[in-house]
Amino acid sequence: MNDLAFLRKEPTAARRGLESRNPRWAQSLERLLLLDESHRAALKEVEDMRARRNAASQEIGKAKAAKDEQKASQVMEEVARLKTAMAEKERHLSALEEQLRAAALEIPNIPHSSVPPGRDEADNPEVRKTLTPRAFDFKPLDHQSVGEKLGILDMAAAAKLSGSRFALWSGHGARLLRALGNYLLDRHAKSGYLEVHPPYLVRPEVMEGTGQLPKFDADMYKTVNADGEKTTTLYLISTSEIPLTNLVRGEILAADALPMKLTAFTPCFRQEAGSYGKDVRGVIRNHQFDKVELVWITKPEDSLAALEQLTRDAEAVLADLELPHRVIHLCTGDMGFASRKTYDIEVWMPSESRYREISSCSDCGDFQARRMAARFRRDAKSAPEFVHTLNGSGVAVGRLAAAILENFQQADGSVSIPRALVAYFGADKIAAAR
RNA sequence: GGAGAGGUGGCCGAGCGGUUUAAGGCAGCGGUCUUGAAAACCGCCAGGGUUUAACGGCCCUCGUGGGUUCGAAUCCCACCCUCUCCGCCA
Repeated sequence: MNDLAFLRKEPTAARRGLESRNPRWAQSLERLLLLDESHRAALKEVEDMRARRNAASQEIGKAKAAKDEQKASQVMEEVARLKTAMAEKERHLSALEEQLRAAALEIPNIPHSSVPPGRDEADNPEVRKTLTPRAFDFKPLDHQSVGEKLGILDMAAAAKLSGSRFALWSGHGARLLRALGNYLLDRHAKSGYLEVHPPYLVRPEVMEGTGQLPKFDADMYKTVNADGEKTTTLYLISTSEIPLTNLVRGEILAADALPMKLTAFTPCFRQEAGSYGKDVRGVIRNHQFDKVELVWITKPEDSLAALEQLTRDAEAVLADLELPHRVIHLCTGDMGFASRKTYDIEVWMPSESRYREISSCSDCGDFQARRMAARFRRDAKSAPEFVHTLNGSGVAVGRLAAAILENFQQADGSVSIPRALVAYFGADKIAAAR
């Protein structure tokens, strides 16, 4: 959620920022500001009436204490009339409040001034590139073919169980995923992240805190009661950013608790509605996948530097695993809803001869903190301020496994294991069974 | 899943229809005293909204949302959460 006071004071700057994402946001902003205006007018009216009612009620109390029944009933009559008038104004006010809130929640974060302008992914500049893609003396297969030939990845079995866009790894494939999870968690814990094992099911307001709701309800899986009885709906997390970031929901942290650096290895569940026809093969875009997430909670002045560090932490994994990759700077038109600045890390996929997203690192500024009411206090005397929140994949495990299968495949169909992973995996190659 | 108890400011804790504009204590902050510290004493100390140049004013919040009432922390209803015991279970 954006700062309403800022939108009010700097509507031009706000509009420019939102339009750089997509021109259509100008209308949403316009509507929000109009709502804000009528809301404040209605609020003033109601508050004045409440003030009069409160004062009168106190008078009644005093009159009764003084046994002045006549005065008391006189004031009571007056308040009764006031209350009738108030009821309608209050209904109007709460309707406006609801509309204002809904409108504010629908508007995305304003891009930071350092974000390159652009319309879509074609406009994302490359920041840096690391390692040269290997030259193959045979035609590299895609990861699904590599995995299926080795008997470690079975998309048909997954489809039998759950439908399309699910994966089933077995044997050395399952072991590879487990090794990667352990390796990634250890590596990030070593550089100062606190390892967390969070719930995978969360309340709706938690989804709202990080920005998945209300806008992206259709992308989420949610639990329902089988017999239709009313119960609290819980959502399956689409990323562990959600539980990790919401850990500070409603808190007022001490300044010395910042920065908080958290990591978790969890499954992620996404309906991926609207992505039909894209990446139907393999594990690149599945309804369920594993991911190691990195989250920072920082003071406002530290978040841009934290984004650089977080991105480096995620990249380091790929460098260690000897995977060619590059970092791109998402342009204004291609950024996610809650982000004010995002770097994507892309890994080289030989079968496609191109880089594919394996991590997305975002500085959300105070956008999520406002929704969550996550604050900190600089010292005992100062007023609470919103924290800044950042998140990044460190990294997506399914895609990482796919990248290893493709980049490390050998002419004989086997796959060698990156040196950094051998100790975790327990062998230096995956060969076809028997 | 069942039964019971309970949720009050950073923490503890009083209050159960109108001198509460939430007592008191602890912690924190500032000061007096002191060479310094401790102790003692004095003062300040919730958040949000709105208005104001500012000082300040007003409104809302005692788990959450409704209701009763001129007036609700206090009474009623629903929900959420915590604790204890029982059941079930990896």
